Amino acid sequence: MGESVAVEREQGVRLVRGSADGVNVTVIDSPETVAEPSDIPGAAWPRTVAEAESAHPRWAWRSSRVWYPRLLDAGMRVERCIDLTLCGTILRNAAVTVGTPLHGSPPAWSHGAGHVAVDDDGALFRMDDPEPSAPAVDEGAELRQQQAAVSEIVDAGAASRMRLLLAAESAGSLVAEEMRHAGLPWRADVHGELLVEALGAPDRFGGRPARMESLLVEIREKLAAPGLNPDSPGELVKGLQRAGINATSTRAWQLREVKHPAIPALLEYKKLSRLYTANGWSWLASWVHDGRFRPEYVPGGVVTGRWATNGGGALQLPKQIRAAVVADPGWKLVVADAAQLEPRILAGMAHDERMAAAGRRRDLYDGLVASGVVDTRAHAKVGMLAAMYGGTTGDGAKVLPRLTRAFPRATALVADAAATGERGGVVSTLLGRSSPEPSSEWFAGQAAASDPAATQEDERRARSRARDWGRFTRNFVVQGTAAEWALCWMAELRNRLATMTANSPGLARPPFDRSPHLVYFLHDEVVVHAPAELADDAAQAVRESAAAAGRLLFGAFPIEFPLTVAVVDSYDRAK
DNA sequence: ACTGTGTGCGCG
DNA sequence: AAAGCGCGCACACAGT
Repeated sequence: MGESVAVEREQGVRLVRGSADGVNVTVIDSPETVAEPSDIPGAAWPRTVAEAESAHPRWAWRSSRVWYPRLLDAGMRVERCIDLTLCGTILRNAAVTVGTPLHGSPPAWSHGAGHVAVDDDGALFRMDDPEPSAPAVDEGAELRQQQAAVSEIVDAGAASRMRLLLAAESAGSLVAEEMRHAGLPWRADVHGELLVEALGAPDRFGGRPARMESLLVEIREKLAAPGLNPDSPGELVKGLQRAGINATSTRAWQLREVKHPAIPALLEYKKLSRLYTANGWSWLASWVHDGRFRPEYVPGGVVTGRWATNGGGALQLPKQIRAAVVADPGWKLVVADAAQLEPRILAGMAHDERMAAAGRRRDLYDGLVASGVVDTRAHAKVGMLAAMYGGTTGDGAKVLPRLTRAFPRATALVADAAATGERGGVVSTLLGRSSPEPSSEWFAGQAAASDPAATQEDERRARSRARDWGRFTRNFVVQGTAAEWALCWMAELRNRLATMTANSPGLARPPFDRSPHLVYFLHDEVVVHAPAELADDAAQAVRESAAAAGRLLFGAFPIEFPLTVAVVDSYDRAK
């Protein structure tokens, strides 16, 4: 079985247009053989899709966000798609499409425009009043433009990498909707117990919970500030100063340096306050229903290609509450994360054999120590971070020269990316996602600094902003390529998981009531909800998919992507 | 009452 | 004011 994200087994495209009432499908086996479009009543469309799936088509639609939830609600999944919105964003910005009509053109659809829209639950509805300013771009025209832009990429390698990126991004759009549909198993009762244990009893009238209230009394007493509101940073700084504490901010890491009887209570209060406001009872009430947490995932929501989320803070779930993520009875969670993903990505991109070797069959940072590059694992880690983020101070910067000597190829790659950014240039990931250009204000600032009339302050500011942008582009290539690896990992994984079937159905919603499926993704980490009898197979699939993703991105280059994998009942039990 | 910005902290 | 990237969210506070 070959890599299933790859585009070689392209079986033809089915272009989907229309609305919830009437769907229009056009079969496109090749640019020359375009069948007559067929109109399908909205109610019949899931069945039509189910019948067509046996031919493994690629469904081309405006976005999976709009079209896919209805299919999932009907209990079915699709194998492959083209998310024209996500692919359009990539192609319009990509350095490899410069010179094509698509490059730099406005997006085909502005958010919410057009006659199909999506409500809060992801259901389709017909918009009564489409934005008149929005150009009515036809999906067929958009698809042709995108295909033309890809076919005009001269370099064959760059073209196939871009095809892989578009396929992986589209697969990600399916995963995002499937994860939302399935939901992350969440035990509200466990979460509630956890809250009471940490915060004390909740206040009946929406005030501070018991434990926060008693800490508040203690803080006011020890600072001799009776009416003090510690939630107000301005008020708190003044209160601290009045108590003889030299504080300019209320950040926890800064307060930790201070020796004063009020500080421990204050730090504890801030910790609890965070839990209470971000993931307390009101979070639970608004985000967890029927035993599931269902955030909206936003593939490509970050410039680098990472995902973002909308609502619920799904990518910031504190470790503190992960015990509430519990597998259904008879099911398990398979939790996997990629070890030292970004340095490994960098080694692969730069074809840095020595760095790849340092990470073979072991922790990459330990490998740097073993090969004598640095003295401790901690130094290896902060040093690599400094290389990838552009650090200039502290222990990280101190070991940078050693890393540069040991790994000239890897360090040159990020140094070049930084230099390009400082000049205002565009950098790209391995598969071809490009960084945005700096703003016109940025260019204006750079130009002003080289004007004879420029002050030293102008120059200083311009240099600082140039370096800022250089750190962004430096990190962009690594973070963005890591995001591409993660997309390929998930795309492979969802296909492998879909072939597995348990004997008896579980509580999970169809089409996932018998199959292991992704329920969470966090940049370099996935959680699979699996029938217990299939958990070990799912864990194996997770590993195989990681290896497959490595081959998709780096071919035969010998870079490994080891995972930490745990089969557990609750998320906090992993690693 | 609404909107925009700054602060602080959670995650990778 | 985190040394060094990328985010989202809640709250306080200031402006309308």
